[in-house]
Amino acid sequence: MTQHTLDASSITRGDGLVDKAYKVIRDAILSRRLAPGSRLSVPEFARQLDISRSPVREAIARIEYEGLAESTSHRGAVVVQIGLDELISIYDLREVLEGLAARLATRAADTTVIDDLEQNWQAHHDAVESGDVERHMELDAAFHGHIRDAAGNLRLSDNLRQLQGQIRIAMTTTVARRGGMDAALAEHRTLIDAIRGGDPAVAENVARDHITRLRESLHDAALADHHHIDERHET
Amino acid sequence: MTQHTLDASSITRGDGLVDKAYKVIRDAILSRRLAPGSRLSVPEFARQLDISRSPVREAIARIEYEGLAESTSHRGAVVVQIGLDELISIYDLREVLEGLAARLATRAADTTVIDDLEQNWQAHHDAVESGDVERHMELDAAFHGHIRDAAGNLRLSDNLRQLQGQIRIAMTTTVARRGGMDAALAEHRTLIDAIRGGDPAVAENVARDHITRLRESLHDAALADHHHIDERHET
DNA sequence: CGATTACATATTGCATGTAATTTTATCGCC
DNA sequence: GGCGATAAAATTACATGCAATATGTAATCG
Repeated sequence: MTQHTLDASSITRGDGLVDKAYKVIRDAILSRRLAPGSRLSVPEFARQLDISRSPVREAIARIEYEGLAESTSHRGAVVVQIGLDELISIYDLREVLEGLAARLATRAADTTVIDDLEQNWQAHHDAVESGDVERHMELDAAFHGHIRDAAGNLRLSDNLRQLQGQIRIAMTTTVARRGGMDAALAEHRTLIDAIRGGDPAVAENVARDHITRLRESLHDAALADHHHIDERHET
Repeated sequence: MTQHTLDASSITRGDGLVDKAYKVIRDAILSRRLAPGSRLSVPEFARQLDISRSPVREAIARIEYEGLAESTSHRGAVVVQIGLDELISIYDLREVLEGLAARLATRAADTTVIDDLEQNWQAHHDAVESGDVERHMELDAAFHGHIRDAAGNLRLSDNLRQLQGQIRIAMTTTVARRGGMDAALAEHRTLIDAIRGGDPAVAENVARDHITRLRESLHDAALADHHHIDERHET
């Protein structure tokens, strides 16, 4: 294999090679240049990035730990494949974590947080109106990012970020990402109002309902997808 | 330093050295032979375990990912010190995760799960009656372990296990572990009944209340501790 | 005498060597 | 042509080498 899947341009030899290898590989996975099932070869990446195998090995270990890859003894690591059932259990987790984030964010909410969310919502509104799916995804992630930052619980943030990465991988594997944009927008509106309202318990429930609905729509989409495949098979 | 803090007896040279080093070091931390603040020296551990530095380095990285140690560039890793505020935020997380575990366990609960919990409760009851704090801690952990196993969500289990490790470290750093044994026992009773009752939402709330009360008692204990110290200073 | 600098020592971070194991390629055979 | 055994190549897991950096200590200076 002579074609490079990793972008070595951002690597500067000399300091923090593990971090840099980690970012490059992670980016390759999340952008699907490394699809689920792809092998993460230590010597291959070391060649591509023009660094030694040690930092690459460490970077891959980190990726594994984040749940983006899994390895078996003496056979190396591959990008994880996340099925629908696993995706559901990820959303089970996400539901309670986003709920907690909303609750804590409501406790801590000052005007800047609310402003950030309002700004996000406006941009999100425009994106949805013009049917820009990519930007919708981006702003949706940013919305939840604001809330978890406002929550001020580092472990919570890490866990949510980790789930987000796995969700991104699963999305390609199983279900399409379009659809439900309007609903998401409306639910974000409700959540912003709840946070402004100042009752942590209410905000938590609104956030949880939001994620629950995402999970359900995911389930439906997967069923539809399945049905679609069945139909094609029947042809 | 010639005294060994790690127990190398369980290491067999030849396969899976990273896992073995990881377990030994983790055990040393959780058993407090390596107190918070202790340095985790790669060459020192390699000497003690009589293996090379590579697997030791990897094992320590894993310990870091788990939140049991933290490292700064070119200065190596030290066992984390977890203050009261951080412990509180750990319990915030734990609250919603144990709630989720109880909810999922209730969905999945068969007679064996309930039986396990009942058996645990009996043993726990005996331990509390005889004032055995160590055994109380052990059975308390086992109780929650049964529930999260029954929940059948791997990521959830990992997250809870990780928090449990950090809680163990924090307990020494900040607050005593005795106290609240009777309350814990009573609340476990309520939770078992809720799981048997079969309503997932109820079980979730009971579990969350249980953890919330633990967090609050923790807070109180810390305050009392603080007060105690102040009084001694006044003498 | 305390603070600062220079040096010695130890450790981290990365590079590379090597045996064991797995994967891939080659071959003979049906 | 397809299939199984064998050999070659590549990869993993671990060991070790080495330069850069940090820590501790002694010498120097104000």
